[in-house]
Amino acid sequence: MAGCERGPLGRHRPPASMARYEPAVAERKWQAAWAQRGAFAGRDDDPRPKYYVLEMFPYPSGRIHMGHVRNYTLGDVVARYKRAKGFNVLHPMGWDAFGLPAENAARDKGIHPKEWTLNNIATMRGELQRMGLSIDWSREIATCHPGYYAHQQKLFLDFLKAGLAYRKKAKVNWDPIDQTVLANEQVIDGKGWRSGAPVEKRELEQWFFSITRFAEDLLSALDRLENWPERVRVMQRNWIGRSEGCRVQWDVLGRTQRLEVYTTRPDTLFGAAFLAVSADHPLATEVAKNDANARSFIAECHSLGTSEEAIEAAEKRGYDTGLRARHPFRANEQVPVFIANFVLMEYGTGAIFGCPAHDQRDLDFARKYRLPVRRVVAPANPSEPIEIGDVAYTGDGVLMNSDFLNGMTVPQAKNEVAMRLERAGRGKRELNFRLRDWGVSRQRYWGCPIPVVHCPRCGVVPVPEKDLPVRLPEDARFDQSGNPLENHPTWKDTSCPSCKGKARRETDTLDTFVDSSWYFARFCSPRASVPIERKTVDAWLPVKQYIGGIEHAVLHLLYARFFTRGLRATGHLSLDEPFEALFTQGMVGHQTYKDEHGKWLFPSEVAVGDDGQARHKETGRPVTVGRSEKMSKSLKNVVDPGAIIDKYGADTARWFMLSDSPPERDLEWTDAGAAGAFRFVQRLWRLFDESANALPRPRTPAPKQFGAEAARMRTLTHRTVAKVSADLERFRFNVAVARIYEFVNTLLDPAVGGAAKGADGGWARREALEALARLVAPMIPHSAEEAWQRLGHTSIVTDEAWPAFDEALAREDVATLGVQVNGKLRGTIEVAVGMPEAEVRALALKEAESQERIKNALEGKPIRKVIVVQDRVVNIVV
RNA sequence: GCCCCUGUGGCGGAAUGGUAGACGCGGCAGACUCAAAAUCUGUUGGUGGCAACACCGUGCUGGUUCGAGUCCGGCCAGGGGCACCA
Repeated sequence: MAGCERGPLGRHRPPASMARYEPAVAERKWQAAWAQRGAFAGRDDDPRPKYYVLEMFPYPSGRIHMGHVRNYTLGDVVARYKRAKGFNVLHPMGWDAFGLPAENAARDKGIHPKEWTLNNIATMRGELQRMGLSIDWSREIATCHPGYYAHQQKLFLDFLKAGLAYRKKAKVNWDPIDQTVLANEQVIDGKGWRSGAPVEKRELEQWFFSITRFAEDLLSALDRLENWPERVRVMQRNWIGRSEGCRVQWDVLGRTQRLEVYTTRPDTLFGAAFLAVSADHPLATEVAKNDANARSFIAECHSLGTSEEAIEAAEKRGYDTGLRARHPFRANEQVPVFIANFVLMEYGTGAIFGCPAHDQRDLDFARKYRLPVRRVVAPANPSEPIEIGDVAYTGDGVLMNSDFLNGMTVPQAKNEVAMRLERAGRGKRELNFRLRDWGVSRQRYWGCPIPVVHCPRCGVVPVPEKDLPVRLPEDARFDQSGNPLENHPTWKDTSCPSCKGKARRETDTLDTFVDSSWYFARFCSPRASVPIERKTVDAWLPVKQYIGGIEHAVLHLLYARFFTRGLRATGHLSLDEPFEALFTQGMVGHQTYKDEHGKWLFPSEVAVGDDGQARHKETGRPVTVGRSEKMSKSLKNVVDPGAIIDKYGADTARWFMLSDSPPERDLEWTDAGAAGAFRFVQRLWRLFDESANALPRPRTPAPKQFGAEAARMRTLTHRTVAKVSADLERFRFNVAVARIYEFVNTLLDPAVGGAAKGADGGWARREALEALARLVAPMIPHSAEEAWQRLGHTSIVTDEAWPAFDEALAREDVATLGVQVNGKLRGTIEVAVGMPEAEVRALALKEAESQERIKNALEGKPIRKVIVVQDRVVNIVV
């Protein structure tokens, strides 16, 4: 953007020196300067290499919290660093703005969800802007804006056309508190992920996305996501849950229809002791018709459902139907058929065969119902007993008691059984996934309307694209239970786009995870008239670095990967994976406080006295200090970022977030640490302020010669630049911070300050300070700007290139080697870097004569061997 | 139960198989000050010793190696994920 010369720089010329750095003044000044220059615009037509860095966008809950501060600080360091390295950086921000809390606020406070959301966005945008983030605000999006959800509706229609979205009657997870449906991923320990209420099963007609169509690809592509944390990939792998198995058909005596079961252990077929079907299996329903006991058993299974009790009551129970099934390979062998409470209708065929010897659950069941236990896999370890006790054998081994399988290994036997079953028409190999299709219907108001119409004559009819968006009605009511769209007197009445007759709008809205499944693509062309503009998306995507919390390892990240595949299938983009690299930052924690009555207290209500006893600030009563936990409203252990920025400024908050803890680990917020960060910001300013006047002018040519002192300073500068650059590349921000501390400490050391005396020293010192200002710029940008200006520059440091370093200067010429005797350190010697091994050996042995510690350790014993590690260590073995 | 991660001073944490504890916080001592705050200087793993120095020390326990916080085996503890998935 133009206007560099007439920016705020010219208007606000600070005094030549200020004793104390005033964050409130400086931060406002520089934020205005950046905004005026459009310093952070990502430009579609810029020929420089593009770099898209993205942090997970926030839900506009009201205020930002420390977790946001950490997340966005990390992202900002990356964005600013890459910009300085010459990349054309895209670093946008938006709002995950649909969702239930807005409706709750409407119900509780009588404020419309839209108004509540937009107010929160305004507040939080202001808070984020106060952090001084290098965000391209011109690309801001909010998912609740019709300009966003209109395009999402178009994508939905494309998915519908491609068969990726469909409707089916299904048992769904019903959250009785939120009065809505949840996806499997959103049910945690049988409870709703948001409400925490035990989830019920209900049968409803629902919209689904066929994520399972991509199950195999979603799984195998994980291997190529090398810059994702391994644990996220493991979690997704577990969630997708691929299993290779086999369907096996059993003849049931007295029936024509065979019973089909699914197994991953076809090799253990000769160890089968029973069959078991789910309570929801058609066979169970049929048996129940004429069997009152079966009916009551099935009813019992249903009453447990998937609620909490069912999970805790892990007891395996069954009901013997009296039916007998014939073994597929042994016509005269028969096993009983049970209805069992632990068999799931949704997985495989809803029926299993039980092999007690080699499956713990089957063994428990067999012991309870006194069924035979026949071992068919011999233990791999010959000293192990053959007898099966209370523990099933699930290890490898060779088949026994198994007819034609005897002597085969487990994999061989699996193969053989599958082959014979297929040949006999009694079964076939099958690939199964734990992953289910993604249920996206929500019976809520504050979400993206699903753009279809239900017509009594034509069925489900898509809304024509020219009629998009299907807008939410503004005049919904939130004071009654159920779906406000359903309750609205007129909104759902419409005409069929196809036959023009009376029809009804779909009143379900989309799961808000749909909104966040493609926002990263919309940022590339946020105002385009199509959802995704191919040209710009192809230029920017994939996101080079994505940063967010580990809590989205399965939900959001899996959905976004699915959506990318769906968008590719519908021609919106040509991308394999949305996020090339993922970084998951740790949580921000704080100590917890309780008063005498066990009531949680805010940290701001507690003061620690000189005696180390924590007390309530007002009542003076003692307070119990608990362990550090993730900041949460319920524990009240929250620190408001706004209050911290008021007190210390944004740079202090940012510096604290980066120092001490590695970014992937949890960070504990402490007052002492924040105060320490503030002291550093002040100290840094003093360094620049006190040095500036004695320096040569900016851009003074380098002197021809450097004295020893100046040369030493230059070595330090170049080495620091090299190290900090390497640390930032590797996300080792805490180590980069430590290097900067060392650098600053040395520059403040009066002994080193003496080097600034001569012309060469002054030049070296300016070089050091200019490097320093640029090194800290990604982390504490306001202080860096202030320092840069104090050094006499009229440009802004944000526009400066990242400092280069001279390999030759960064190299040390003297190395201090440890001298070990039998691996124990006994002394040190100084050598020229790169000194040949023989010379080092000679020197070390000579020193061994004169250095008491080494001599004593040797005690005149014969030297067996001397090991020299270049520039590191010498080990004398005696 | 299965899978993954993490265990280092009073605390957060450094350390390509090569001088363990960088850097920060906290503590202690001192300077400045009428005093305090701020700032600055020194010191700070443990034990013994006036000291030089010695010994011990990265959850425990074996091993590989001239040398292990780091690699390998077995255990223990904490955290996270998955879990009637046949």
